[in-house]
Amino acid sequence: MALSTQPYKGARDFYPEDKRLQRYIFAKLREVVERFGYEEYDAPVLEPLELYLAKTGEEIVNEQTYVFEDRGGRRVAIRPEMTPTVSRMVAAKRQELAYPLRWYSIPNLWRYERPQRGRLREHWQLNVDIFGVAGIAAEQEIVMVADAIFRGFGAKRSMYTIKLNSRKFIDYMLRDYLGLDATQASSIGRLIDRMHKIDRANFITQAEAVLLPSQREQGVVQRLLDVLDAKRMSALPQQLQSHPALTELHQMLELLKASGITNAEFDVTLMRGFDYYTDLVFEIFDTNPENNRSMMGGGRYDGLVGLFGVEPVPTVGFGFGDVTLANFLESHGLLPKLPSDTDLYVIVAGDAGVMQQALKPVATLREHGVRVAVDITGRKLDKQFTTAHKKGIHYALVIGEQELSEDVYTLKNLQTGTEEKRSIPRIVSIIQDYRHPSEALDNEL
RNA sequence: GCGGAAGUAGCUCAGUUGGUUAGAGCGCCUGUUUGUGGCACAGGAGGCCGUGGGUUCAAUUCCCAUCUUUCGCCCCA
Repeated sequence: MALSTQPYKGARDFYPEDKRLQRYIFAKLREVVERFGYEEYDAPVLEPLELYLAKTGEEIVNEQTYVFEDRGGRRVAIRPEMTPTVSRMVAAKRQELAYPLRWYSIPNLWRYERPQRGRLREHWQLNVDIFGVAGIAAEQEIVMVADAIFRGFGAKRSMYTIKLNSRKFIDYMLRDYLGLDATQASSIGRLIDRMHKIDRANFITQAEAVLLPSQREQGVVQRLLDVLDAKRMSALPQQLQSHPALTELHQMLELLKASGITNAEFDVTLMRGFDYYTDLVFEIFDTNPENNRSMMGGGRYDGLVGLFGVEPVPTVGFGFGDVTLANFLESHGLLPKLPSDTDLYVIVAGDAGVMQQALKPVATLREHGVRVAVDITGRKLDKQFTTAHKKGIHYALVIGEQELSEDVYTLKNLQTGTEEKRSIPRIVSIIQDYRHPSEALDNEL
């Protein structure tokens, strides 16, 4: 039986054109976060399993993490997320780092689950974190970075919504205001998380199932609904409005607005899982009704670094998966046509001897940084041109006996079809202008 | 892990009420004066009808299993 050509379930092959897109997206991500002073780090794709047991529930580790035993009998996980790893790294050098840390990474992550659209087993996720700032200036900056990423890809603010909530506030609301115990609060939290997927009657039924008879008699469900129905903070019950976490959220929204971020809003139903977040949580949603899903999210998690036995470090961060980002960009028409990374395709008009001579001017081009591929097949010119075009290369350079003797070469722009004879130094500058048109303009200013 | 849908050419899909040589568009290859791609014209290659089993004189077609894809549930780092 023949070997399958399919990649492993839920994993992806990156053919050059796919990789080209990924490189474009990653380059843009790096450019934007580095504009805010974030520095890139990286870490092993393998971690001891305990790293994930300490923080999250057993269930997640058992069911959704790739785990194996190494030859020394150690239980090893393929990292399903980056946050525990980066927390470990910070804890390891807790006392020698220059706070605040602004760190980012684009790790390859794996989770063992059934693949769906926008959710594969393998993905890449931009992680951006700021360590060592306890005040909301950190939250403000992190949300601004997330917003700047969308802006950097050319998204308009009408294309996405930034939703904010506070875990402190939610905990207070569930535990103190509604009087739920820890287990009930957790169940209701998960129910709130999916309340937009189910109808109201269903929500009520499921909420009541969590409660004790005495709680149902006290109208806890109705009081919960009154909270969840609030579209604005001012619509919340009076007792909740005075909570400090809500005041902070209000300040956050004002700060963001002052920074030009007009598409941020409070959403009391935003839960963002039930793991390590300690205060503000946020998610960014696609406003396109056909893809109305959360694309990325984050928040404050002040407790993780402290799990490693050092003084805790206040932290705010977010993760942004490449698949959801690419889906967003595609559905909004924000993906540019990406030309080949190769600048020039050399078309050899002549025999093997001509090709050998052509390598000399080609070497000069390469020394000047021009990326040149030479057609070494000896095929007819039309085949060589077809190949250049199919590869998406912007320029073709014809080299034959005529060109070699004159030391000027036929440069053809494959987009426009125009063709002109140029010297090697001239070709170098044409390619440089083509590759960095904005820099050429900047230099004139 | 649970439920629904789908797998036919490289891609998007027709089709066979079970019957001999399975089709289209696009793509690919060759050619239309051997120094010029996209367009046009002509020709051509390419399918164990996802895989394995069952029923049948006969299966791409019906049944079962399995793999893969996809939608939803669960979960969401």
